[in-house]
Amino acid sequence: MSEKDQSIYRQMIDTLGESENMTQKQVKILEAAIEIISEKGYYNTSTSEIAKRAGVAEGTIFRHYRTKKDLLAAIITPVITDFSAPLFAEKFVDEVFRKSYTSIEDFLYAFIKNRFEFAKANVPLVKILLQELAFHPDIQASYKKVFAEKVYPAINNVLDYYKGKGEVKDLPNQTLIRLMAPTVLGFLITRFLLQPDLDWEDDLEIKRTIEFIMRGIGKV
Amino acid sequence: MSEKDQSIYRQMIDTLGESENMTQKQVKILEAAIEIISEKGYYNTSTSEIAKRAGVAEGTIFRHYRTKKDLLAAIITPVITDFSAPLFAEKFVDEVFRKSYTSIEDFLYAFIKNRFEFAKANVPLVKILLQELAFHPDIQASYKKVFAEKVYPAINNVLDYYKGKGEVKDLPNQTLIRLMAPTVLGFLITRFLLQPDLDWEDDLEIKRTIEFIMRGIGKV
Amino acid sequence: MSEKDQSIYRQMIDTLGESENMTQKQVKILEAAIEIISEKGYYNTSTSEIAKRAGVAEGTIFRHYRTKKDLLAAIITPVITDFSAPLFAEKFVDEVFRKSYTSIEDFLYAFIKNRFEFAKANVPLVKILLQELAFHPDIQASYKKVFAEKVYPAINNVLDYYKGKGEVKDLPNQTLIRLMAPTVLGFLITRFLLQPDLDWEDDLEIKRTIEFIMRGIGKV
Amino acid sequence: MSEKDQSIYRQMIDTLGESENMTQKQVKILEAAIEIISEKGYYNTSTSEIAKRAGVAEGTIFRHYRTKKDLLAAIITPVITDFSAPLFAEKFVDEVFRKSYTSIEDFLYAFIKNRFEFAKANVPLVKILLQELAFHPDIQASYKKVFAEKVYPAINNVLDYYKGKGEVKDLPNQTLIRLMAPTVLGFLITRFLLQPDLDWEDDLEIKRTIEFIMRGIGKV
DNA sequence: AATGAATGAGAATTCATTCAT
DNA sequence: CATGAATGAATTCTCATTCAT
Repeated sequence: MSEKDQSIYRQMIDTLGESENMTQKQVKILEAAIEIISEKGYYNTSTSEIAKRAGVAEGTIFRHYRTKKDLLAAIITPVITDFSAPLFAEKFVDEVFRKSYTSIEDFLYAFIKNRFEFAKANVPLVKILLQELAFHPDIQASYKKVFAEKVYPAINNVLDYYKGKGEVKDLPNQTLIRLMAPTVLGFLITRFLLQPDLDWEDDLEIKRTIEFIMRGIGKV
Repeated sequence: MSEKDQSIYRQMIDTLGESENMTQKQVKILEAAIEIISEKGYYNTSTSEIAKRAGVAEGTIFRHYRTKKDLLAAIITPVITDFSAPLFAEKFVDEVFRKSYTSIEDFLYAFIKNRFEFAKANVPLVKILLQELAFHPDIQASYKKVFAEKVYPAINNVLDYYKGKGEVKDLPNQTLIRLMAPTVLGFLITRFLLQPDLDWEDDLEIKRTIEFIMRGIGKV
Repeated sequence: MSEKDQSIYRQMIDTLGESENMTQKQVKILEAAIEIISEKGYYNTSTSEIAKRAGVAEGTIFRHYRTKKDLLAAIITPVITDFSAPLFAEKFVDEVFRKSYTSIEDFLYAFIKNRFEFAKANVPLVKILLQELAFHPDIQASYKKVFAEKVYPAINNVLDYYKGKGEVKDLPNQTLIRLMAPTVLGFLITRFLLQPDLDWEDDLEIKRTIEFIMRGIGKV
Repeated sequence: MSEKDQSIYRQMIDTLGESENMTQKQVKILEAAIEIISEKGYYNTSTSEIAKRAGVAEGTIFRHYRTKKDLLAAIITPVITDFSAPLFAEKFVDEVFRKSYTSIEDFLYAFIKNRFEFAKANVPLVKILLQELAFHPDIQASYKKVFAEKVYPAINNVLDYYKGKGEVKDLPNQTLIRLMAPTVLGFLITRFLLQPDLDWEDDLEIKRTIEFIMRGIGKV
């Protein structure tokens, strides 16, 4: 199984492919778009270039995506809704309350490990998400919605739970999040986008990241 | 003195104005460009719009900046070279060795405070820097150069110095930096770009940020 | 019997349906095309929209009509040939000479009444005819042919007949036609296209129209 | 003075040229657009063809008219507002009440003569107006506005005035207008658009048209 | 130095038509 | 017969850049 096949962008295409009866050409278009846009950014990528790389007529793109922006949305939205939020909200949070994670450290480890694998398998998609979010208010809005309705409440619950257990310092959740999130994100961005070619000892760095966070927010 | 006048973008304009004999029109162009590009991004900003906002003919822009990209470079480069690096490299690092900062905590406080004021006074410039860096390889290159030649060595020196004093855990500098930098950056980005309208108690948050870092990297 | 069923466009479809073995789909296509084109005009109507409204695949349209313009011709030609000219040439003119109409006023009444009912039952078709004739030279040509070969000679005969009876002023037929035709057409267009929602007393207005014409062209 | 120079489309260009500082190229664009659109219709005319005929780069069109439809509006609107309505409302109506026209027949003659000259000098513009009005709701709206606010009230006044003098039959103005207007329009359309190449005795036909109308609406 | 009209290379988009299934 | 995905030529429109004044 190649790395490509593990990727959630593979899954994404497969999923959509099943559920919405995607054509082969449509899949090619998505693949090509993701590749080029992640390399050069949305505004430096022309639909004609995408068509060429996908081996498709330019008109075919617009049969499947009404506008170029729709194509971008089709790429980014699943990253936000289908993978980002659910994983957080459902899988992990439920587990917390089923006592699967005996400590917040356990939880953090599972979470970061999971996000790490996700990022690893989806570098281009993550890159697109990070780069384009700033310029497309409509996509921003859908992100904010998902964050406000799903992610944020879930994190809140988890933090409150572990605060109740005396494992987390009594800082506002707001503050806790703004301390933890950049640490995790910063690690992933450095690891996969800024310095992907460095010789990373991934497990060690994950451990260090967790230790850094735990010292910062843990009690005692 | 208005906030605008404190801003480094004011300083930048003044500086350039003196040194390179900027005309009023040229200043207007820079101001307009910074405003609009920081709002909508480089690719969503047309030179005609900049000209209109600057109260200048479109041709005038190209009299001063050969291309639109040159104009962007003229905006970003000073942020990188004149302000970002020097402040770090010279002011702070020198001070460290003049024993001005008795502990790394002192140093961190001075540094974060300084960066905080810089960001506060230059929101649009910081925004442009963060947003556009990804899409312009030439600007990226100049950033990398500055970072590799000035910033990184300086930080290394500082970290080694405080390691020598036993104040910092014995982690690779690489790791230390990738833990600290996102924490500081994350704070500034949250504070000024993502949630600028929240009711921030800035001093408290700075203190918390330092404490978070210190616990994470400090020896016991 | 609904108004739709009385319409000549119903008849047209029925006729064609019988004679040329139209499939249900073909009928649906014609109906949809007439509806949309009469609303928005030929150039603002896409074949995909027609297909959608007709509940048919886009390709199906082209199985029945080689080109989009053929479809238009299929709509307009019958209006010209099967209904417009024949009604005039045969029904009325024959009647004239069978002394069915004792005066030109009688004739005019029968004619206008008939055209009125035709227009009433075929608003969309009349609209398409009037709107598109200007832009399609081929359709224009077929109209001119029918007019020159059938309509014009017939009208000439009728006018000459009543001139002979001393009921019509001795003006050139050319002039008589260019005075009468716009009056009738103007009435129908106002009645059905420009101000269809006014409260019309149709019989009264028809009477007035005839009186207007009769005073204008009648002797004494 | 060539016919072109007498035309109101010449005047139009001159007027706009003075008042709005039109470039030579802009004039060329208008001229070319009027020519081609009146020949082939708006939807059969591409901006590239207009540009070519005008001897101008395609982009230049869009410097002066934001969209192709704006260009059409720039052609049609003056025909409606600057020439159509004012001539009616001001010149003629005022004259009526200054007793300049001793009878409605005089008035009609002056009016038709004037419209005749206007049509003669502006065949392409009139053609465009008549052909395109049906397909552009926005332009329709501006026409309706002008008609409802200026033309219709003016006609009403005139008709009431001559009714008061016992010169016009006591029919509703609505009806009078829908009888007279098509007669005049029908004449002009036949004369200039449908059969311009016939050997017209214009003065005679105008006289006949007036007589036709006068018998139809006149008392006794 | 400044202007702003003009350019023209490209970009996104539309849509009638074809064709393999 | 019917489908509908695919095509690609044509079209409108954008915009950085040039240049005569």
